[in-house]
Amino acid sequence: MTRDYSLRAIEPPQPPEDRFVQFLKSRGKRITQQRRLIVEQVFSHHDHFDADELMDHLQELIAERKVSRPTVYRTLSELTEAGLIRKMTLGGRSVYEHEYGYPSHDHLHCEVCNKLIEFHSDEIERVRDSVARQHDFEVFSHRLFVSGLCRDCRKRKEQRSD
Amino acid sequence: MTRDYSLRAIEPPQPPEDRFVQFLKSRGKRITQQRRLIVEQVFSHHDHFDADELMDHLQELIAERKVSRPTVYRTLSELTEAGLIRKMTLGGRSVYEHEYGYPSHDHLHCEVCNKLIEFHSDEIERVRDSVARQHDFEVFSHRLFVSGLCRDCRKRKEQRSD
DNA sequence: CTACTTGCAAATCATTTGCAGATGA
DNA sequence: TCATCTGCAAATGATTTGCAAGTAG
Repeated sequence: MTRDYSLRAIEPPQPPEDRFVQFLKSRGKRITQQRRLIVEQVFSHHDHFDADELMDHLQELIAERKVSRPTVYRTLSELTEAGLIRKMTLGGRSVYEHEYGYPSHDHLHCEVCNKLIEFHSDEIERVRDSVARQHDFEVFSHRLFVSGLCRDCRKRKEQRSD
Repeated sequence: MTRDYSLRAIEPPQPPEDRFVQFLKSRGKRITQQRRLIVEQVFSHHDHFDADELMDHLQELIAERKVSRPTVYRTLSELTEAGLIRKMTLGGRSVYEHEYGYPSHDHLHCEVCNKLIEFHSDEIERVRDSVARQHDFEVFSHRLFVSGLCRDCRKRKEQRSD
């Protein structure tokens, strides 16, 4: 299987599938055919996805009754619990992205085409921690979403108004 | 009516109710009894709320059939469109806060008690704009959520483990 | 008047759950 | 073996919508 780790990816010490097996064992859960198929699909390429998109990729397996809708949801929860993926909410629906083997980052979200552009900023973490300290707040994590227009949609807009 | 504007509030040039009337007129919409009642309730105190909490406050009016559930939702959308309130998603449900007459800010969210602590940071905006510039991205707004433990919940946790 | 609004009941829609049969350890 | 899983169908729960009656301008 080819695995697409883009630019800023961290080479993980062990593949996500193994990590998941480890997680399942530690919880007395079983390594089933469907859990195997779902993790594999989820980590087959680095991208943001929602439950429906994932099911589109699994459509054949779903048609063959090898995997079902509830199991996809159940497994997404487990992957989230295991820290392999990260869940976020975008306009009412849940969107997931890889967390394991990928550095923490934030997003620029294009309101027109819905593209998500990732970026990382140490400075934001610094400011975040300093604010938290002022409030006696213990930080677990943060999420920064910047809404606006991506380069392409901006160009398209400018052309129209010229 | 007493209006609770806390510490960092900006005294708005005109009350939110008037702003709303202006907005409605500009759209050829009508100033109805229920829209009046809802804005008034929404701006009666500065706090984060969801549709259900708002309806709890309106329970008498709802019981008397002066306002209904769909109208509450419809009016929340209008208030959001009017820029008077801001909608965010917190664990699947929509949560609202005042936007008009209040400076832009971000949140520390306590995962235990769900408290939202507001803060403002120019520095974050600076970093945000600089990142956006690097990506040729036009910023409309941003949302920063810091998850963790608030002071009180932290103390409670420490006591338990002592 | 009459177009915009409302309340009601019913519809949506993503996600979750109960349960009987299937399966991994 | 037998507790954990799965697929199915049905439930959920917040939010939305169609429609006939109500009301603002």
